Amino acid sequence: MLDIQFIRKNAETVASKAQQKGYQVDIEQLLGFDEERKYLQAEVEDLRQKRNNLTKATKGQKPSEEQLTLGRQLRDEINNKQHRLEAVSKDFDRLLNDVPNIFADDVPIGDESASVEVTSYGDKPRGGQDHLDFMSERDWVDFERGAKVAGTKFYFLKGNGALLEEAIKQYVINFVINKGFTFLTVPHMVNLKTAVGAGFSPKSDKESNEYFIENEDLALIGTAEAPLTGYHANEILSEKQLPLFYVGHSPCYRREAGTYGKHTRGLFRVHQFNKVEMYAYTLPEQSQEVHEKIRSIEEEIWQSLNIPYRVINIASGDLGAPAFKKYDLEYWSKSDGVYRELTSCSNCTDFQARNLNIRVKRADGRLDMVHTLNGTASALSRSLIAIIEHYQTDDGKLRVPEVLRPYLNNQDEL
RNA sequence: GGAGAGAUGCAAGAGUGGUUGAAUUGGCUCGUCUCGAAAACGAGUGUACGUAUCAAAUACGUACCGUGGGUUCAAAUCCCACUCUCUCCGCCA
Repeated sequence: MLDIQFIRKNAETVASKAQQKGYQVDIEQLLGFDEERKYLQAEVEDLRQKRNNLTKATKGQKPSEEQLTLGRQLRDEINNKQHRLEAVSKDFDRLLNDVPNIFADDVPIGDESASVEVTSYGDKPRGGQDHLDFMSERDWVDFERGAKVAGTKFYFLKGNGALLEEAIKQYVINFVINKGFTFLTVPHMVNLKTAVGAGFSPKSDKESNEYFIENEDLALIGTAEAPLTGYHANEILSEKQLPLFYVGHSPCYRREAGTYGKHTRGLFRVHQFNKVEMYAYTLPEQSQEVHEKIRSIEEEIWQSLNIPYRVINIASGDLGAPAFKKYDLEYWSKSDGVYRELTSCSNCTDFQARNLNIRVKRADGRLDMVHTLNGTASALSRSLIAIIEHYQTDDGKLRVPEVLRPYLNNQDEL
C-alpha cells in the first residue's frame, strides 16, 4: 500500500497515476474516510484519557459510587465511538489497499502497446521445429499423461527434457550466486497475509491466479517472490545489512483461468513450472540502481546462452499494482517469428514493504520502509522453449549450449 | 492426530486486577577517567497514530506484554477462541 501521508500531500498525482495504470480508485472518498477516521480517533482518545485519569484517581483504594457511575458512563461512550471508528477504518483500509503504487517518470503511459524497447541482442533467425513438436517426438514432454493425473496444461518432463531443465536450473542458480545472491529454498505455500502483502490477489477475487488450500489460511505460491517478500516481514533491518540479495528456487502454481487469446502452446503457459527468482531488499535510494543491476544480470544470463532477445520498459497500463517500474526480457521465437516474454523484473519501491512492515533503521536512528525488487533469473519451462528453438541441429539433435555442458555430463548433443 | 508446558522490550528474565511502557541483569550508545584501551562510574536505550506546527527537534495525548474477542469503573495480570514454539506419545520421507 501507499503511505496515507503521501496520498494526502499528492492526491492528484496518485489519482492520475492510478488511472493511467488502469485502476479505479476514488481518492477523494479515501481522504474523506481519512478525515472522519482522524476525527473519531481524537474523540476516542479524549474519552480514554478521561477514563485513565479516573483510574489514576482511584489508585489503591476502592472507587466511590460516583466514580463507578462515571466509569460506566465513560465505558459506554468509548464502546460506542469505538465501533463507529472501526466501521470507518474498515472502509478506509479497503480503499487504501486498492490504491496501486505510483510509477516512475520514465514509464511509458498507455496500454501494452505503449511499452518501449530499451535494448536488444542478437539476430532474428527463422525456422526450425516448434518446441512442443520437437520435445513430444523425442518423448521429452508428456502432456497427455499430465492431463490424466492432474488436468489440462499439466505435464511430465521426461528423460533429456527433464535433465535439460535441471541443468539450466543449476547453471542459473550458480550464475546468480556468483553475483552475490544468497540461495534459498522457500515454502511453496504462504498464508493470505503474505500473499496479499506481496501484491497477489486476495481470495475473494474471482480473477485471482492463485490456488487456495481448502479450509486453510494458505495459498500455493505463484512465484517465490511471495515467500521472499514475507521473509523479512515485521522486521527492522539495519542500514549496514542492505542491500540484501536472495535467489530462490520453487515451483510456481497458477490457475491461468480466462487466459483465452493468449499464447498457450506447449510449455509457454502452464499451471505449474519451476522458476529461479532473484529478490532484493534495498535502501530507498538504492532501488533504481539495483533494478538496473537485476536487469543486467538477466541480460547476461541470456547472452551467455546466446538467445536473441529484446528488453522492454513496460507501459503504465500493463504494470501490476505493486510495480513502480518493470522490464520484461523477451526472447526471439525462432519458430513463430515474434518476441515472447521470458523474464521480468520489477522495482516495487516501498509498496510491498509497507504492506508487510519491513523497515530499515538509518544511521541517524530514523526508520524508513525498505524497497523491494524481484526479477526472474529463469522460468525453467520457458527457458526450455527458448533453448530448444535455438539449439536444434539439422540432423534432429539438440546441441547443448556450452555453458550447460558441465551440468549434463559434458555431452555436446542430446 | 493425542497429552503437557510456554509466548513480556535488542537478549535473558520478573511481574497474577489499580502511580507498570513495564523490575533486574546483560547487550548497545554517549559521557567521565586514560597516552590509548580495559576496568570502574554516570546517563541514555521501542513502535504506531494524533495534537501543538508546514517540516525537523521537542512536548503532550492514545494504543501496543503472541493474535482476536470477552469480563471489569480499571487488564500484561481474569475468561474464551486461535496462532506459533518446546517436550513426550503416535504416524511418517
